[in-house]
Amino acid sequence: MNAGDKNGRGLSVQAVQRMPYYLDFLKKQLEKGAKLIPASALAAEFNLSEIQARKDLASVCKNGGRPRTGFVIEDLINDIETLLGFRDTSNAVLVGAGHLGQALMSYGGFASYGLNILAAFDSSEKKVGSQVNGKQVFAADKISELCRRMNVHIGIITVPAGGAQIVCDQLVAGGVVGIWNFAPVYLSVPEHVMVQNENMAASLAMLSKHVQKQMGRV
Amino acid sequence: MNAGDKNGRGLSVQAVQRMPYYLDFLKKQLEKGAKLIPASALAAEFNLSEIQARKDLASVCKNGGRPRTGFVIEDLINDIETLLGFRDTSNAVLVGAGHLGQALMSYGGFASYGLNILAAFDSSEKKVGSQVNGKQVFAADKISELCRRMNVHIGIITVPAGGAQIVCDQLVAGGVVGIWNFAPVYLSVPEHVMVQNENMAASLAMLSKHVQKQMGRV
DNA sequence: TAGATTGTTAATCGATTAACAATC
DNA sequence: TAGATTGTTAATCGATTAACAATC
Repeated sequence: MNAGDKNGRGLSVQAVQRMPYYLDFLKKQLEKGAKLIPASALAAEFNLSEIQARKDLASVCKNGGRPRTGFVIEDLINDIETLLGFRDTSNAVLVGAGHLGQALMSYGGFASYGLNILAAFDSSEKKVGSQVNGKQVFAADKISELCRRMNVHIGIITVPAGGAQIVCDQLVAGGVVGIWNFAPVYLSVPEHVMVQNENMAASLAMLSKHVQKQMGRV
Repeated sequence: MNAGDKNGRGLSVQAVQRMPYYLDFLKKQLEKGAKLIPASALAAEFNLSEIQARKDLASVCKNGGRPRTGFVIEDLINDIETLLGFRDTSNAVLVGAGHLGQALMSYGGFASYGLNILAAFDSSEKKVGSQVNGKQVFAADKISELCRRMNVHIGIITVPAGGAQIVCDQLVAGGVVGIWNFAPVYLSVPEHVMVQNENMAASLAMLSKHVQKQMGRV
Protein backbone atom coordinates (compact mmCIF):
# COMPACT_ATOMS: atom_id res chain seq x y z
CA MET A 1 0.00 0.00 0.00
CA ASN A 2 3.09 2.09 0.09
CA ALA A 3 5.53 0.91 -2.45
CA GLY A 4 9.21 0.70 -1.68
CA ASP A 5 11.55 3.45 -2.60
CA LYS A 6 14.90 3.39 -4.28
CA ASN A 7 17.10 5.41 -1.96
CA GLY A 8 20.41 6.92 -2.88
CA ARG A 9 23.02 4.24 -2.38
CA GLY A 10 20.83 1.20 -2.58
CA LEU A 11 19.54 1.44 0.97
CA SER A 12 16.52 -0.76 1.42
CA VAL A 13 13.45 0.58 3.16
CA GLN A 14 14.09 -1.85 5.98
CA ALA A 15 17.65 -0.65 6.33
CA VAL A 16 16.43 2.93 6.65
CA GLN A 17 14.08 1.83 9.39
CA ARG A 18 16.91 0.21 11.31
CA MET A 19 18.95 3.39 11.21
CA PRO A 20 17.21 5.24 14.06
CA TYR A 21 18.12 2.37 16.38
CA TYR A 22 21.73 2.44 15.26
CA LEU A 23 21.78 6.19 15.74
CA ASP A 24 20.56 5.94 19.28
CA PHE A 25 23.12 3.32 20.17
CA LEU A 26 25.98 5.16 18.50
CA LYS A 27 25.18 8.33 20.40
CA LYS A 28 25.31 6.42 23.66
CA GLN A 29 28.65 4.90 22.74
CA LEU A 30 30.03 8.30 21.87
CA GLU A 31 28.92 9.62 25.24
CA LYS A 32 30.75 6.76 26.89
CA GLY A 33 33.89 7.98 25.20
CA ALA A 34 34.20 5.48 22.38
CA LYS A 35 35.55 6.79 19.08
CA LEU A 36 35.44 3.72 16.87
CA ILE A 37 33.07 0.82 16.56
CA PRO A 38 33.07 -2.39 14.54
CA ALA A 39 29.91 -3.49 12.77
CA SER A 40 29.86 -6.59 14.94
CA ALA A 41 29.09 -4.47 18.01
CA LEU A 42 25.87 -3.25 16.42
CA ALA A 43 25.02 -6.75 15.33
CA ALA A 44 25.35 -8.01 18.89
CA GLU A 45 23.32 -5.15 20.34
CA PHE A 46 20.40 -5.56 17.95
CA ASN A 47 20.43 -9.28 17.36
CA LEU A 48 21.33 -8.96 13.72
CA SER A 49 23.77 -10.92 11.62
CA GLU A 50 27.18 -9.31 11.39
CA ILE A 51 26.88 -9.24 7.64
CA GLN A 52 23.71 -7.23 7.77
CA ALA A 53 25.10 -4.71 10.23
CA ARG A 54 28.22 -4.34 8.14
CA LYS A 55 26.25 -3.85 4.98
CA ASP A 56 23.96 -1.32 6.57
CA LEU A 57 26.86 0.72 7.86
CA ALA A 58 28.75 0.44 4.61
CA SER A 59 25.79 1.71 2.65
CA VAL A 60 25.26 4.73 4.87
CA CYS A 61 28.82 5.70 5.77
CA LYS A 62 30.48 8.06 3.34
CA ASN A 63 34.06 7.33 4.31
CA GLY A 64 33.62 3.66 4.86
CA GLY A 65 35.17 1.75 7.71
CA ARG A 66 38.69 0.62 8.27
CA PRO A 67 39.76 -2.98 8.59
CA ARG A 68 40.91 -3.81 12.11
CA THR A 69 39.46 -0.68 13.70
CA GLY A 70 35.92 -0.32 12.40
CA PHE A 71 33.89 2.82 11.74
CA VAL A 72 34.33 6.30 13.18
CA ILE A 73 31.33 6.78 15.44
CA GLU A 74 31.10 10.51 14.95
CA ASP A 75 31.06 10.16 11.18
CA LEU A 76 28.42 7.48 11.34
CA ILE A 77 26.16 9.63 13.50
CA ASN A 78 26.60 12.46 11.08
CA ASP A 79 25.92 10.37 8.02
CA ILE A 80 22.88 8.65 9.48
CA GLU A 81 21.35 11.90 10.69
CA THR A 82 21.88 13.45 7.30
CA LEU A 83 20.45 10.45 5.51
CA LEU A 84 17.35 10.40 7.69
CA GLY A 85 16.84 14.12 7.42
CA PHE A 86 17.17 14.61 11.16
CA ARG A 87 19.72 17.38 10.87
CA ASP A 88 17.46 20.11 9.66
CA THR A 89 14.09 20.62 11.19
CA SER A 90 10.84 20.30 9.27
CA ASN A 91 7.74 22.02 10.43
CA ALA A 92 4.54 20.08 10.73
CA VAL A 93 0.95 20.65 11.70
CA LEU A 94 -1.26 18.24 13.56
CA VAL A 95 -4.97 17.76 12.99
CA GLY A 96 -7.13 16.41 15.78
CA ALA A 97 -6.23 17.71 19.24
CA GLY A 98 -7.76 14.79 21.14
CA HIS A 99 -5.95 12.57 23.60
CA LEU A 100 -3.50 11.20 21.10
CA GLY A 101 -2.97 14.51 19.36
CA GLN A 102 -2.23 16.22 22.64
CA ALA A 103 0.13 13.45 23.61
CA LEU A 104 2.11 13.96 20.41
CA MET A 105 2.09 17.72 20.85
CA SER A 106 3.42 17.35 24.36
CA TYR A 107 6.16 14.89 23.47
CA GLY A 108 9.57 16.48 23.63
CA GLY A 109 11.47 13.86 21.70
CA PHE A 110 10.53 14.80 18.14
CA ALA A 111 13.06 17.61 18.06
CA SER A 112 15.87 15.10 17.77
CA TYR A 113 14.12 13.56 14.77
CA GLY A 114 13.99 16.91 13.06
CA LEU A 115 10.28 17.41 13.57
CA ASN A 116 8.69 20.52 14.95
CA ILE A 117 4.94 20.66 15.41
CA LEU A 118 4.04 24.27 14.74
CA ALA A 119 0.35 24.26 15.44
CA ALA A 120 -2.73 22.11 15.56
CA PHE A 121 -6.22 22.10 14.12
CA ASP A 122 -9.44 20.82 15.56
CA SER A 123 -13.07 20.97 14.56
CA SER A 124 -14.42 21.32 18.08
CA GLU A 125 -15.20 24.90 19.03
CA LYS A 126 -14.14 24.19 22.57
CA LYS A 127 -10.58 23.46 21.55
CA VAL A 128 -10.14 26.14 18.93
CA GLY A 129 -8.22 29.05 20.40
CA SER A 130 -6.71 26.99 23.19
CA GLN A 131 -3.07 26.02 23.48
CA VAL A 132 -1.39 22.67 24.00
CA ASN A 133 2.21 22.71 25.07
CA GLY A 134 2.44 26.28 23.89
CA LYS A 135 1.06 25.49 20.44
CA GLN A 136 -2.06 27.18 19.14
CA VAL A 137 -5.13 25.17 18.12
CA PHE A 138 -6.83 26.60 15.03
CA ALA A 139 -10.18 25.89 13.41
CA ALA A 140 -10.14 22.93 11.05
CA ASP A 141 -11.47 24.95 8.12
CA LYS A 142 -8.24 26.93 8.03
CA ILE A 143 -6.02 23.91 7.32
CA SER A 144 -5.22 24.51 3.67
CA GLU A 145 -4.78 28.23 4.01
CA LEU A 146 -2.49 28.10 7.02
CA CYS A 147 -0.40 25.22 5.73
CA ARG A 148 0.30 27.15 2.60
CA ARG A 149 1.04 30.35 4.45
CA MET A 150 3.36 28.64 6.94
CA ASN A 151 5.00 26.63 4.20
CA VAL A 152 4.38 23.35 6.00
CA HIS A 153 5.03 20.08 4.22
CA ILE A 154 4.23 17.51 6.87
CA GLY A 155 0.81 16.83 8.34
CA ILE A 156 -0.06 14.59 11.26
CA ILE A 157 -3.55 13.13 11.35
CA THR A 158 -4.97 12.14 14.73
CA VAL A 159 -8.69 12.50 14.04
CA PRO A 160 -11.19 9.63 14.22
CA ALA A 161 -11.35 7.35 11.21
CA GLY A 162 -14.41 8.99 9.72
CA GLY A 163 -12.83 12.38 9.22
CA ALA A 164 -9.36 11.36 8.16
CA GLN A 165 -9.76 11.40 4.38
CA ILE A 166 -11.26 14.90 4.36
CA VAL A 167 -8.49 16.21 6.60
CA CYS A 168 -5.95 14.51 4.37
CA ASP A 169 -7.36 16.18 1.28
CA GLN A 170 -7.19 19.55 2.96
CA LEU A 171 -3.59 19.02 3.99
CA VAL A 172 -2.66 18.02 0.47
CA ALA A 173 -4.49 21.06 -0.87
CA GLY A 174 -2.36 23.15 1.48
CA GLY A 175 0.86 21.80 -0.01
CA VAL A 176 1.60 18.95 2.38
CA VAL A 177 3.54 16.12 0.74
CA GLY A 178 4.13 13.85 3.73
CA ILE A 179 1.35 12.58 5.96
CA TRP A 180 1.76 10.74 9.23
CA ASN A 181 -1.51 8.96 9.69
CA PHE A 182 -2.69 7.63 13.04
CA ALA A 183 -6.29 7.16 11.96
CA PRO A 184 -7.15 3.52 11.29
CA VAL A 185 -8.07 4.01 7.65
CA TYR A 186 -6.42 3.85 4.30
CA LEU A 187 -5.89 7.31 2.86
CA SER A 188 -6.05 7.91 -0.84
CA VAL A 189 -3.55 10.54 -2.00
CA PRO A 190 -1.93 11.82 -5.20
CA GLU A 191 1.30 10.21 -6.41
CA HIS A 192 3.63 12.83 -4.99
CA VAL A 193 2.30 12.50 -1.46
CA MET A 194 3.58 9.85 0.93
CA VAL A 195 1.44 8.45 3.68
CA GLN A 196 3.17 6.85 6.61
CA ASN A 197 0.62 4.82 8.50
CA GLU A 198 1.01 4.23 12.18
CA ASN A 199 -0.95 1.09 11.67
CA MET A 200 -2.03 0.05 15.14
CA ALA A 201 -4.46 -2.57 13.95
CA ALA A 202 -1.66 -4.29 12.07
CA SER A 203 0.60 -4.23 15.11
CA LEU A 204 -2.12 -5.70 17.24
CA ALA A 205 -2.84 -8.33 14.64
CA MET A 206 0.79 -9.44 14.63
CA LEU A 207 0.83 -9.52 18.41
CA SER A 208 -2.36 -11.42 18.83
CA LYS A 209 -1.34 -13.97 16.23
CA HIS A 210 1.87 -14.47 18.12
CA VAL A 211 0.16 -14.76 21.48
CA GLN A 212 -2.29 -17.30 20.06
CA LYS A 213 0.58 -19.37 18.78
CA GLN A 214 2.54 -19.16 22.02
CA MET A 215 -0.41 -20.08 24.17
CA GLY A 216 -1.27 -22.93 21.88
CA ARG A 217 2.17 -24.33 22.49
CA VAL A 218 1.97 -24.50 26.25
CA MET B 1 15.14 -6.90 14.18
CA ASN B 2 11.99 -8.92 14.18
CA ALA B 3 12.27 -11.74 11.77
CA GLY B 4 9.39 -12.69 9.52
CA ASP B 5 7.04 -15.40 10.47
CA LYS B 6 5.70 -18.30 8.49
CA ASN B 7 1.96 -18.07 8.97
CA GLY B 8 -0.45 -20.87 8.36
CA ARG B 9 -1.27 -20.81 4.68
CA GLY B 10 1.73 -18.96 3.37
CA LEU B 11 0.50 -15.51 4.33
CA SER B 12 3.33 -13.05 4.21
CA VAL B 13 3.83 -10.60 7.04
CA GLN B 14 2.93 -7.81 4.68
CA ALA B 15 -0.26 -9.56 3.67
CA VAL B 16 -1.26 -9.87 7.32
CA GLN B 17 -0.69 -6.16 7.73
CA ARG B 18 -2.95 -5.36 4.81
CA MET B 19 -5.77 -7.40 6.31
CA PRO B 20 -7.03 -4.82 8.81
CA TYR B 21 -7.64 -2.43 5.92
CA TYR B 22 -9.51 -5.05 3.96
CA LEU B 23 -11.53 -5.86 7.03
CA ASP B 24 -12.59 -2.28 7.52
CA PHE B 25 -13.63 -1.90 3.90
CA LEU B 26 -15.49 -5.20 3.84
CA LYS B 27 -17.49 -4.26 6.90
CA LYS B 28 -18.52 -1.02 5.25
CA GLN B 29 -19.58 -2.86 2.12
CA LEU B 30 -21.61 -5.29 4.17
CA GLU B 31 -23.37 -2.41 5.88
CA LYS B 32 -24.22 -0.98 2.49
CA GLY B 33 -26.00 -4.23 1.75
CA ALA B 34 -23.45 -5.91 -0.51
CA LYS B 35 -23.13 -9.68 -0.19
CA LEU B 36 -20.40 -10.47 -2.67
CA ILE B 37 -17.25 -8.71 -3.74
CA PRO B 38 -14.64 -9.37 -6.41
CA ALA B 39 -10.97 -9.01 -5.54
CA SER B 40 -10.72 -6.21 -8.08
CA ALA B 41 -12.89 -3.98 -5.89
CA LEU B 42 -10.36 -4.20 -3.07
CA ALA B 43 -7.53 -3.59 -5.49
CA ALA B 44 -9.19 -0.41 -6.71
CA GLU B 45 -9.94 0.82 -3.20
CA PHE B 46 -6.40 0.32 -1.91
CA ASN B 47 -4.36 1.01 -5.01
CA LEU B 48 -3.09 -2.52 -5.26
CA SER B 49 -2.69 -4.76 -8.25
CA GLU B 50 -5.63 -7.05 -8.83
CA ILE B 51 -3.34 -10.02 -8.62
CA GLN B 52 -2.18 -9.08 -5.17
CA ALA B 53 -5.68 -8.49 -3.85
CA ARG B 54 -6.80 -11.78 -5.31
CA LYS B 55 -3.89 -13.66 -3.81
CA ASP B 56 -4.41 -12.06 -0.42
CA LEU B 57 -8.07 -12.99 -0.36
CA ALA B 58 -7.41 -16.47 -1.66
CA SER B 59 -4.86 -17.11 1.05
CA VAL B 60 -7.14 -16.01 3.85
CA CYS B 61 -10.52 -17.22 2.65
CA LYS B 62 -11.42 -20.75 3.67
CA ASN B 63 -14.05 -21.38 1.05
CA GLY B 64 -12.34 -19.53 -1.74
CA GLY B 65 -14.14 -17.29 -4.18
CA ARG B 66 -16.35 -18.11 -7.08
CA PRO B 67 -15.60 -17.20 -10.67
CA ARG B 68 -17.98 -14.53 -11.99
CA THR B 69 -19.33 -13.56 -8.57
CA GLY B 70 -16.33 -13.10 -6.30
CA PHE B 71 -16.03 -13.70 -2.55
CA VAL B 72 -18.75 -13.84 0.08
CA ILE B 73 -18.18 -10.72 2.17
CA GLU B 74 -19.50 -12.20 5.37
CA ASP B 75 -17.19 -15.20 5.09
CA LEU B 76 -14.21 -12.98 4.37
CA ILE B 77 -14.89 -10.84 7.42
CA ASN B 78 -15.14 -13.93 9.50
CA ASP B 79 -11.99 -15.50 8.16
CA ILE B 80 -9.93 -12.33 8.45
CA GLU B 81 -11.07 -11.64 11.99
CA THR B 82 -10.24 -15.17 12.97
CA LEU B 83 -6.86 -15.04 11.30
CA LEU B 84 -5.94 -11.79 13.00
CA GLY B 85 -7.16 -12.96 16.37
CA PHE B 86 -9.73 -10.17 16.58
CA ARG B 87 -12.60 -12.46 17.44
CA ASP B 88 -11.65 -13.26 20.96
CA THR B 89 -10.43 -10.57 23.28
CA SER B 90 -6.97 -10.57 24.83
CA ASN B 91 -6.30 -8.71 28.02
CA ALA B 92 -3.37 -6.36 28.20
CA VAL B 93 -1.71 -4.09 30.69
CA LEU B 94 -0.11 -0.77 29.95
CA VAL B 95 2.98 0.62 31.62
CA GLY B 96 3.51 4.36 31.71
CA ALA B 97 0.36 6.41 32.29
CA GLY B 98 1.70 9.61 30.74
CA HIS B 99 0.12 11.50 27.88
CA LEU B 100 0.47 8.72 25.36
CA GLY B 101 -0.44 6.00 27.83
CA GLN B 102 -3.59 7.83 28.82
CA ALA B 103 -4.47 8.42 25.20
CA LEU B 104 -4.28 4.69 24.51
CA MET B 105 -6.26 3.88 27.64
CA SER B 106 -8.97 6.28 26.57
CA TYR B 107 -9.20 5.07 23.01
CA GLY B 108 -12.38 3.13 22.41
CA GLY B 109 -11.37 1.45 19.18
CA PHE B 110 -9.17 -1.35 20.47
CA ALA B 111 -12.15 -3.47 21.37
CA SER B 112 -12.76 -4.22 17.72
CA TYR B 113 -9.17 -5.42 17.42
CA GLY B 114 -9.71 -7.83 20.29
CA LEU B 115 -7.65 -5.85 22.76
CA ASN B 116 -8.78 -4.95 26.25
CA ILE B 117 -6.54 -2.87 28.46
CA LEU B 118 -7.21 -4.16 31.94
CA ALA B 119 -5.07 -1.85 34.01
CA ALA B 120 -2.02 0.36 33.97
CA PHE B 121 1.20 0.76 35.91
CA ASP B 122 3.20 3.86 36.66
CA SER B 123 6.18 4.66 38.83
CA SER B 124 4.95 8.08 39.86
CA GLU B 125 3.29 8.13 43.26
CA LYS B 126 0.90 10.79 42.08
CA LYS B 127 -0.62 8.52 39.48
CA VAL B 128 -0.70 5.29 41.45
CA GLY B 129 -4.19 4.72 42.78
CA SER B 130 -5.84 6.98 40.24
CA GLN B 131 -8.05 5.82 37.40
CA VAL B 132 -7.93 6.54 33.69
CA ASN B 133 -11.03 5.74 31.68
CA GLY B 134 -12.17 3.54 34.54
CA LYS B 135 -8.93 1.57 34.65
CA GLN B 136 -6.85 1.41 37.78
CA VAL B 137 -3.24 2.62 37.85
CA PHE B 138 -1.00 0.38 39.97
CA ALA B 139 2.53 0.83 41.28
CA ALA B 140 5.20 -0.22 38.81
CA ASP B 141 6.81 -2.68 41.22
CA LYS B 142 3.73 -4.86 41.03
CA ILE B 143 4.01 -5.51 37.30
CA SER B 144 5.22 -9.11 37.34
CA GLU B 145 3.02 -10.20 40.17
CA LEU B 146 -0.19 -8.72 38.78
CA CYS B 147 0.45 -9.84 35.22
CA ARG B 148 0.81 -13.37 36.43
CA ARG B 149 -2.22 -13.18 38.66
CA MET B 150 -4.40 -11.65 35.95
CA ASN B 151 -3.06 -14.06 33.34
CA VAL B 152 -2.14 -11.25 31.00
CA HIS B 153 -0.06 -12.01 27.92
CA ILE B 154 0.20 -8.61 26.23
CA GLY B 155 2.03 -5.61 27.60
CA ILE B 156 2.04 -2.08 26.23
CA ILE B 157 5.06 0.06 26.99
CA THR B 158 4.61 3.84 26.97
CA VAL B 159 7.37 4.88 29.34
CA PRO B 160 10.31 7.10 28.36
CA ALA B 161 13.18 5.39 26.57
CA GLY B 162 15.36 5.06 29.63
CA GLY B 163 12.95 2.85 31.56
CA ALA B 164 11.66 0.68 28.77
CA GLN B 165 14.03 -2.27 29.02
CA ILE B 166 13.44 -2.71 32.75
CA VAL B 167 9.69 -2.54 32.29
CA CYS B 168 9.99 -5.01 29.46
CA ASP B 169 11.90 -7.47 31.63
CA GLN B 170 9.28 -7.21 34.34
CA LEU B 171 6.48 -7.85 31.89
CA VAL B 172 8.27 -10.88 30.52
CA ALA B 173 8.86 -12.12 34.07
CA GLY B 174 5.11 -11.81 34.59
CA GLY B 175 4.36 -14.11 31.67
CA VAL B 176 3.84 -11.59 28.90
CA VAL B 177 4.75 -12.93 25.46
CA GLY B 178 3.73 -10.01 23.27
CA ILE B 179 4.96 -6.49 23.77
CA TRP B 180 3.71 -3.40 22.03
CA ASN B 181 6.54 -0.93 22.40
CA PHE B 182 6.07 2.81 21.95
CA ALA B 183 9.38 3.73 23.57
CA PRO B 184 12.03 4.72 21.04
CA VAL B 185 14.47 1.98 21.95
CA TYR B 186 15.29 -1.52 20.88
CA LEU B 187 14.13 -4.04 23.44
CA SER B 188 16.02 -7.20 24.02
CA VAL B 189 13.75 -10.17 24.80
CA PRO B 190 13.83 -13.96 24.95
CA GLU B 191 13.04 -15.94 21.81
CA HIS B 192 9.45 -16.69 22.67
CA VAL B 193 8.53 -13.04 23.15
CA MET B 194 7.53 -10.83 20.24
CA VAL B 195 8.10 -7.11 20.29
CA GLN B 196 6.02 -4.98 18.00
CA ASN B 197 7.67 -1.60 17.75
CA GLU B 198 5.60 1.45 17.05
CA ASN B 199 8.70 2.92 15.54
CA MET B 200 7.97 6.63 15.30
CA ALA B 201 11.52 7.59 14.48
CA ALA B 202 11.44 5.28 11.48
CA SER B 203 8.15 6.73 10.28
CA LEU B 204 9.52 10.22 10.59
CA ALA B 205 12.69 9.23 8.80
CA MET B 206 10.71 7.89 5.87
CA LEU B 207 8.60 11.02 5.77
CA SER B 208 11.44 13.46 5.97
CA LYS B 209 13.39 11.63 3.29
CA HIS B 210 10.34 11.86 1.08
CA VAL B 211 9.76 15.54 1.81
CA GLN B 212 13.41 16.29 1.08
CA LYS B 213 13.13 14.56 -2.26
CA GLN B 214 9.88 16.25 -3.17
CA MET B 215 11.12 19.70 -2.28
CA GLY B 216 14.33 19.11 -4.18
CA ARG B 217 12.27 18.43 -7.26
CA VAL B 218 10.35 21.67 -7.33
C1' DT C 1 53.50 -11.50 9.54
C1' DA C 2 49.01 -12.84 11.36
C1' DG C 3 44.60 -11.59 12.49
C1' DA C 4 40.72 -8.68 12.67
C1' DT C 5 37.69 -6.35 10.15
C1' DT C 6 35.88 -4.23 5.99
C1' DG C 7 34.18 -4.51 1.11
C1' DT C 8 32.45 -7.04 -2.96
C1' DT C 9 30.43 -10.39 -5.69
C1' DA C 10 27.42 -14.43 -5.93
C1' DA C 11 23.68 -17.38 -3.84
C1' DT C 12 19.50 -17.84 -1.44
C1' DC C 13 15.19 -16.71 0.13
C1' DG C 14 10.72 -14.45 0.19
C1' DA C 15 7.26 -11.43 -1.79
C1' DT C 16 5.19 -9.61 -5.74
C1' DT C 17 3.89 -9.86 -10.45
C1' DA C 18 2.80 -12.14 -14.77
C1' DA C 19 0.84 -15.70 -17.67
C1' DC C 20 -2.49 -18.79 -18.28
C1' DA C 21 -5.75 -22.49 -17.13
C1' DA C 22 -10.15 -23.55 -14.68
C1' DT C 23 -14.85 -22.52 -13.57
C1' DC C 24 -19.26 -20.71 -13.13
C1' DT D 1 -21.59 -20.08 -25.40
C1' DA D 2 -18.93 -16.05 -24.01
C1' DG D 3 -17.12 -13.47 -20.52
C1' DA D 4 -15.89 -12.44 -15.93
C1' DT D 5 -13.48 -13.86 -12.30
C1' DT D 6 -10.89 -17.11 -9.53
C1' DG D 7 -6.85 -20.30 -8.83
C1' DT D 8 -2.21 -22.04 -9.98
C1' DT D 9 2.26 -22.28 -11.64
C1' DA D 10 6.33 -19.79 -13.30
C1' DA D 11 9.08 -15.39 -13.62
C1' DT D 12 10.79 -11.32 -11.64
C1' DC D 13 12.33 -8.40 -8.28
C1' DG D 14 14.33 -7.02 -3.89
C1' DA D 15 16.41 -8.05 0.53
C1' DT D 16 19.23 -10.93 3.16
C1' DT D 17 22.89 -14.14 3.65
C1' DA D 18 27.11 -16.50 2.35
C1' DA D 19 31.73 -16.85 0.51
C1' DC D 20 35.80 -14.82 -0.16
C1' DA D 21 39.11 -11.19 -1.38
C1' DA D 22 41.24 -6.80 0.25
C1' DT D 23 43.37 -4.02 3.73
C1' DC D 24 45.27 -2.20 7.71
